[in-house]
Amino acid sequence: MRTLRRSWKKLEKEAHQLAGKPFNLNSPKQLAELLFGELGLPVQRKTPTGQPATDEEALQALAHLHPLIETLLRYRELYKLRYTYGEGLLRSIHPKTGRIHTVFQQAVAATGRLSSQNPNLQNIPIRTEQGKAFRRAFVAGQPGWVLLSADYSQIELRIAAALSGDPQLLEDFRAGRDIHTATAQRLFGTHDVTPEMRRIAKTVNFGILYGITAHGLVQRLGGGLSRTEAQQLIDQYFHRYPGIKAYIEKQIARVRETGYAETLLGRRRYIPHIHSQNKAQRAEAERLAINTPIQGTAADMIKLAMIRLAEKLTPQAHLLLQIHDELVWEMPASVVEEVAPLIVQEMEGALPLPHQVPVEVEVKVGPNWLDMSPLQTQSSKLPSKE
DNA sequence: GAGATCACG
DNA sequence: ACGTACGTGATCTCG
Repeated sequence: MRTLRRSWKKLEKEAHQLAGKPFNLNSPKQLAELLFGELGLPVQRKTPTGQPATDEEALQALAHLHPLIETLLRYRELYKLRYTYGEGLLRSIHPKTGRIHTVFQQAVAATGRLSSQNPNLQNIPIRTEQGKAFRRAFVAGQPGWVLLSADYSQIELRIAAALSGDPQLLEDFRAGRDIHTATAQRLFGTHDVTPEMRRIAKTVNFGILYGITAHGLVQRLGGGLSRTEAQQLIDQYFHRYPGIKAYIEKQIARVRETGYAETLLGRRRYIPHIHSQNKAQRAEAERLAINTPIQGTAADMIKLAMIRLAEKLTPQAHLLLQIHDELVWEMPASVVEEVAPLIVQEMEGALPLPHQVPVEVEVKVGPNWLDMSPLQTQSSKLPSKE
């Protein structure tokens, strides 16, 4: 936090010097005038209101044109950490308990997920080095206690396999294969998968869950891939996973007929725009038709597990957080050995998936939410990658 | 209070 | 040609 306070100011000063004058780095409007007006840099993209975009993606594309850009990106990262997480979380410490208490909303997210607010504890940083420091600040509440985190591995892709019944995907999960490597092998027609090929396959796999488009794939894979090549990857994917292709088409057709998408347990989301005259709106509705059953079934599953575990783990352990596919408890270190297998069993068995798709849960234990070590449990003797 | 941005799954 | 991946919440600026 001390470091954040210092380096953030330093970056602001540096940016003003590089710009040749002071300006408000937090104002996208002032920034756009500077970058695209005075400095004459090329506009990458417009926001929905027609203003030139200055988000990270747009700035990255300009990084080689002006040294100000990199400073700006570093400033943004630190500013976010300082104000949203540093100052924000400190403000949220309860004066009586000394802890941070969030509110979980159960009727906000259209897919059936929970959401967390005041403060949001479902979006604590983890991706960057400085961000990770904030996770380290989340610790068990009393001496001798530890945090235990259990997360579903690849749960949405497993649900996609189960709902679609795609033979290839089913076989991959049953065989315990690294799913992104297996996809890469099929997309590129080789057994020797490079890290780059795996990265692309991983992005395609995620894209499938969301209703992929060629343009969207190009955007997320960055340069080096043309729109045509992206389309070829998508075509190849559907060629090799025909069950997924059929599932998507069937899902869209069903929503057209019934007006809603539903999860494995029958939770409904009405999607009226499926009949929209507007092409973009209709395409958006079709993506919802694809994604909602998958994301929503995962939400159903973890909620069932939470209910069953509430009975079994009270009062030995306290459930602290749910982060969509992860549950975090605090408990005495002495009960971990006894409780962990129970957690794995209840989470894995909470909602049996069609086609006997295996569900895997990984358990980690540690003194804080960052430094956690895997725990060997019965059903995870063979740790499979992701 | 809307828009832009960015943190997470 | 079009607009462009699903779900959230917090923070800042600006009219």
